[in-house]
Amino acid sequence: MEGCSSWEQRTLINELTQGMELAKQLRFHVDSPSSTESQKFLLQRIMGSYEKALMILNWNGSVGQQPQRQPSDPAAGLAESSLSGEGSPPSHHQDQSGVSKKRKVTPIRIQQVRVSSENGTEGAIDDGYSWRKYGQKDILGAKHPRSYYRCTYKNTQNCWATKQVQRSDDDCTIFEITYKGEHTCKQIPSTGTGTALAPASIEKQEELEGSDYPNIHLPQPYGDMLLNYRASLTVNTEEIDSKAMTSPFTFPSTSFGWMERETQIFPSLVSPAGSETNYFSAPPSQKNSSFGVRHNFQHSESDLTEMISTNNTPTNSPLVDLDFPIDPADLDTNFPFDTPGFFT
DNA sequence: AGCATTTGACCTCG
DNA sequence: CGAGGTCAAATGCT
Repeated sequence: MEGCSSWEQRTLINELTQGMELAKQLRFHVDSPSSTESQKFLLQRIMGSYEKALMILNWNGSVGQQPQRQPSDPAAGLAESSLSGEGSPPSHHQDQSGVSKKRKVTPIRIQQVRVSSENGTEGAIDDGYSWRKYGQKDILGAKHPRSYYRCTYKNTQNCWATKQVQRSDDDCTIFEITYKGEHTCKQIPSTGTGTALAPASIEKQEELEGSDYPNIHLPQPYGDMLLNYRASLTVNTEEIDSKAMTSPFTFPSTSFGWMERETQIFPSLVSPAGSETNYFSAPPSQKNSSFGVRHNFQHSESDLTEMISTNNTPTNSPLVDLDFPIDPADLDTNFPFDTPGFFT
């Protein structure tokens, strides 16, 4: 694997070098009256470079081998799940062949979702997948029970993603969601297929359970996200603060296999205070201006590990900008950071 | 009838 | 042995 590590090192150096070069260019642009577009572009690339470099560092520091698994490989999915996919029965008994051949690296991500609704706190939070509750447990020292969910398509599509939802003790409007495993299911929008940006295609189920929240079938959370940002809802992923700081705009587009889906975790909120109807009522024109929600989608170490592993297709192109997915157009479309009032 | 949730029992791990 | 996690029968809902 020394090949790998040398590759990492080269990539790391390339990232940092490029970041420096780009910074120089940016400095030049700052001095001269150039277009803000190019400045933004440079800025994005710089951030991308450093972001990637940091990921590499993190990777080396914490992980020995990466799970380079294809989610599409059913066998792999099964193996993973049985190893510890959901911490179930066969969790002990790892291969006694000295080294565990398939170190299961279940991506675990903790998210804090704040649901601020005037009235209740009971609402529906959706992350784009459909979940089925399979258990609830009172947790020692916690006021509220913890709910256990698994992917609805566990059986039909061998999707072993699970999540745990626990309401915060202090703030009842905050839910801590722990995601385990990655979705191998394909929850394709059967309705309209319209990339979800059409609010009309988004229909949430308005049943508001007494317990935590039901989960909506929302295959394309992006539209959801856009609409929900105005719903005064805060998503806050825990861990890796340092990484978070360096990456306010995490991986906007492709290139990170499962990340593609995992980053789309934009919980939705249905305000129970009779506001279900206006839940999706945000006029399209307001979407951009109501991005008042922090967008720090951070990822745990294991996540980063996975990210890198999936990204680890050494294109051998040290020029990062080719495979690093910061596309200004993309950013422009999805994250209007240049909107003056964005950080308000 | 089919599917989702509830809930007590069971299992595993520290 | 206790806490956390999962199973599965019972129950509810559409």
